Amino acid sequence: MITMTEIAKLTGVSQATVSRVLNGNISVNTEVKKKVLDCAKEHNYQPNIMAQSLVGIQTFILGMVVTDISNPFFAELVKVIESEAATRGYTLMLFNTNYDKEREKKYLDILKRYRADGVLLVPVSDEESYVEELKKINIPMVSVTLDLKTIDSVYISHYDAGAKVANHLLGMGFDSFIFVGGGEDEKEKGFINELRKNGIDTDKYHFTILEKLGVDYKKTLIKRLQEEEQSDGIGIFANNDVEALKVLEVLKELKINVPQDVALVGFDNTFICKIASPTLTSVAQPIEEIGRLGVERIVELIRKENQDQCVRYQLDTRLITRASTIMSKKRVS
Amino acid sequence: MITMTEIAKLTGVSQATVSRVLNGNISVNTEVKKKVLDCAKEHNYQPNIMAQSLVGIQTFILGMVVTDISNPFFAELVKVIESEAATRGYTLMLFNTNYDKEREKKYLDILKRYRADGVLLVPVSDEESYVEELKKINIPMVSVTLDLKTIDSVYISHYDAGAKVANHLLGMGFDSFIFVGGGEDEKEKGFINELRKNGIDTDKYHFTILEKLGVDYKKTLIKRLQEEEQSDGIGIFANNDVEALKVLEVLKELKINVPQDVALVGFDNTFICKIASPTLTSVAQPIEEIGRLGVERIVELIRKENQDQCVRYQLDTRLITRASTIMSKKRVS
DNA sequence: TTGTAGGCGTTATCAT
DNA sequence: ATGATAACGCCTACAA
Repeated sequence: MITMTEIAKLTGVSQATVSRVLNGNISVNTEVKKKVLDCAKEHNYQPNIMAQSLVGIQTFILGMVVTDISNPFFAELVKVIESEAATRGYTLMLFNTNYDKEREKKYLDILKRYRADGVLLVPVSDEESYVEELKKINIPMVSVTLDLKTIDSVYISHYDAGAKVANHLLGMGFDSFIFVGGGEDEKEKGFINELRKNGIDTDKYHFTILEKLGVDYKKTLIKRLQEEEQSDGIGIFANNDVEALKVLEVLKELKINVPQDVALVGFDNTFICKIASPTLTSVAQPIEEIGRLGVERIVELIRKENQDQCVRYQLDTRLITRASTIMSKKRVS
Repeated sequence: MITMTEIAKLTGVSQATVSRVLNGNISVNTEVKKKVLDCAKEHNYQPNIMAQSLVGIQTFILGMVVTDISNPFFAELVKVIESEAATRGYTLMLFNTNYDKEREKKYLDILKRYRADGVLLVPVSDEESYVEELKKINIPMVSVTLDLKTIDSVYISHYDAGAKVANHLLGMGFDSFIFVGGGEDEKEKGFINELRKNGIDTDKYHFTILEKLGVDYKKTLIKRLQEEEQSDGIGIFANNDVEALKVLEVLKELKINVPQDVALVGFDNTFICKIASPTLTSVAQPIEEIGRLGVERIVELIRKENQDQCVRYQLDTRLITRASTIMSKKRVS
């Protein structure tokens, strides 16, 4: 890998002049310019970004920290963000936290070591105390998909989305409900609250959270389904499409009719919703916009523009109804 | 971001001593050690990898260049590789080429600028002339999923896999075939050749490649299907699961029965195969092994171990048969 | 227009 | 055991 100093020697000028030519800044003799550029091209000179960054220039590294890249929603989001970042001259360092807070923090440290210009984060948690810890890391950061309140965020209201789902299921005549997901989730809160508002006794109706625990997951789900057999129909809301499809698999095994006996709603509206059978009702997030705004904002922060206040973009979701919740006329009437 | 020099000032020792303490190499006075470590911890010292790399140390950056991160197969592969890389202290720079050769080359240049220690590449093409260009880039590189012949590779034989698919479809009684995919593909070659070996006149039977062209794609497929209406059943082989599902969608629109009239085979055996209806027959790649061996090999190359010869791991594929090709008994008999 | 020199944060080699 | 000091590749005054 050729350096400026080497080009300088080869062309018989000073390293500073080479720098000037290659950065096209100040006026330089046309001949010298040509000579240097030719030499650089000939040896395929590539500036050492590590060295550049040492002298105070940016690193042009953007951290991209996601919870699970194998979830099609995040894969698509990363694709959008990579593209937006590349357009602006930034490069992505990708980290997969696997929903592990410790890994998330470790990765953030690594990004500091690389002096990353900024980080786009899909946080493992939005707990206040956790967010405080994140802020201490002190690196330009914008949260994508989740609202971190005190950190710049581009997100959708999971709470409202949960309420939308509740309303839809209620409208379709279901009177018993299950939420599938793990840990804290605003979706769940919005879902429950909306059910309550509509006179559903969420205690009596055994509102339940299933943890992602492999075998137990399935057992618990089956047990819950049996408990509700006497109801008018169960509405299941899963925290994302991938989870929803796992549930669907179990329902199929049990030969339960969807949506006649049990309705199912996913989240993210990934392409798998259209593939599933029955097709899956889901909540769509404006993925391109999240990606674009996320990158735009992190670049702003890096440039120290409008950084005095925490900017949070709340975007809209859309409930996409499909066969997994659309009851046959017979049943509804 | 505190530096060694600053810690040195705060603790009243030389920067060199701070370096020694923090790297835990040579013997240092216990008191001094404690003082320095405390100070470092207090200010959350993070070594500047950019500076380290300048002095000849590695960058610990691994390029991860993929064609399409939104394809669940690659998303899963990236997940495996990220995990393997992290275990070994490496960090991934992710690039999405979108099957664009120019972008691939541009990204490889960027990786050189960051002085990445090595690159894991899912190449856009395996043409000989293209591979020659890649070699000129002169950066430790291992190709994953594709055999680049003269570059270290961890791959499966797409040719053999194609043959497997042909045999399966022949065995199920299909006598007319379509391959769905774009550009050069060993899968296609293996598929055709095996058909020929079994007496199928691949010219007469209108063996066809459909390009990924959006609207035209669908039209062409429909036209091709109509041409084959008089056959005993058409076997369609798509170059990956995502493409296969697009085909399935078209087939459903046309109310064509799968697999009674048309059989469908995908590639990669991603989780969507089990979700599709009918479930999709596909070729499974040993994804964990590809990821693990890929990372192992690139690390070897970085350490200049066994780098005298080009190492190529060919791994096995398995044809996973599912409902999309398993004809009803009635028809087979 | 061009060259010299200092510094960015490390590591590593000398002395001391 | 510890402190200078010279790199590493680059940018940027400052001088000429």
